[in-house]
Amino acid sequence: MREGPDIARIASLVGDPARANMLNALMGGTALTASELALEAGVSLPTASSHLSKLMEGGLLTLASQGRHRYYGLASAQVAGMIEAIIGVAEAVGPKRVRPGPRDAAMRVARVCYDHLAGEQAVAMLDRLFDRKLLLREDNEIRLAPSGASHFTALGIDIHAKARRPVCRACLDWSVRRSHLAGTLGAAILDKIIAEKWARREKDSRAVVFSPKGRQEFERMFLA
Amino acid sequence: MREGPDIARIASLVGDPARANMLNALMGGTALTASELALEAGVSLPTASSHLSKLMEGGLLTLASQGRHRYYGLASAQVAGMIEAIIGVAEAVGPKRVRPGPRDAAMRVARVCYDHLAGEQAVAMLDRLFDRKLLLREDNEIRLAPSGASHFTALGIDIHAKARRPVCRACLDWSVRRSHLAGTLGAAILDKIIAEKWARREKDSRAVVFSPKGRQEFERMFLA
DNA sequence: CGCATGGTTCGATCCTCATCGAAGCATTCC
DNA sequence: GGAATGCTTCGATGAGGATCGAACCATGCG
Repeated sequence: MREGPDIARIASLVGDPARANMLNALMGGTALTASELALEAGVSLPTASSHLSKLMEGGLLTLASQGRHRYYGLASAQVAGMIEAIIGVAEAVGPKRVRPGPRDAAMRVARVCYDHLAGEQAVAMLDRLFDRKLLLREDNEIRLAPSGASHFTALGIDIHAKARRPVCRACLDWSVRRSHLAGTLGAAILDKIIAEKWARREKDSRAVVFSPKGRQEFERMFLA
Repeated sequence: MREGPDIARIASLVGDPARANMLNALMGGTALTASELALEAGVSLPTASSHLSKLMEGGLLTLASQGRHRYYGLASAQVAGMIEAIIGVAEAVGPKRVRPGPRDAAMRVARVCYDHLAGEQAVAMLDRLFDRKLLLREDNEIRLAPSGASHFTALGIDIHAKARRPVCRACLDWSVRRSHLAGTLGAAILDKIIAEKWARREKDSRAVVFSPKGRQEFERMFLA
């Protein structure tokens, strides 16, 4: 009964929610580590690792080891194209969009992504930082502008707090499907938001909820 | 954690072997009945029915009721395109082609498809019947030529044995991915092959195994 | 060297879902 | 109407696989 290509095998790899989330997160083109993918998928590290082995074995991912980090990325543009095609069908047949619960709504606005902020707020912030020339786009990379370095330092944000990681990195946003800011700067900004008590993390969730005053402060500093 | 389109849902629909086989069978563009799809997928009718409900609910199929027959077809070209994309990836990552067992090899050569013959033999036969102008292509349909009618009657093949079904129909071949002959004529030819003992059906399989002498007879009559 | 951190493997648990037989509908034929 | 055919629903069974905690490797840091 089996014929040529085993399409069920490939499709079932994408057919698990956790794996689908990982693949979706990788659609931005940026390779991610197992920990990051575990957080994005909302599963534990062992579970994520198991999924990643399967995706590797299925030929959907490539792996680049750098020191003790292992960066997973999509194997090819063909794989990305397949996922796009599936997304297209899912969008076409799924106008039965599930009513987003309050939790989900909060997540869409702002949530933690690994160690930095994600969601509409984060995407808007990155846009503004570009507008204000505090950050610069270079190909697919993000660089800190000279004016930006002094700016963030003046705000009390220590950019080099956690060295040995890139200062700026783009990270594709789930809900908005556009990039937000990762890297040590992204992490430092999230740290400041929490330290200043502008927002608190929702328990057992990745949602980040701003207080009215905190939101004002945040918008004044990053969205102005 | 859920965002817009539920890609895992769609992918998992394709990710079951039985459903994948059904979808693959429908890639020829011909709508098929539940029974035919059950045979193609190698599952029982209840199982097939359950799968078809799921595919319908997922929006991948359309249903056209004609009398007591229910014809299932792919919902859209977009769905077909998605399946093509998945097939492409499966072919690209799967040069680890499983060694075809003897059973599989036999299936590729000749097997039963519903009530008619499929496989390399069947595809070759249809080609020859066109060459000899016993059948005529008309758009996507197949018609019995006048010379064909008398020809088959002379061979002792009763074309009208099971009336109320089209005499000729194209059916996409799994292993060869080209059409073979279905319809009452296709069924009558298979009946003759079995009746003349040119071949026997493999137990618990769809494979059709020709005897050396039977193959000679068959080739003389249909592949000459 | 020992410690910390990023990842994987192992083992046990649990749950979803594919499967089929039997029974039930629906439609058509006689 | 009654019988036959095509298909679906129901119920019970079983297997695959997703999940996580704990233990185990590997790499880099002091």
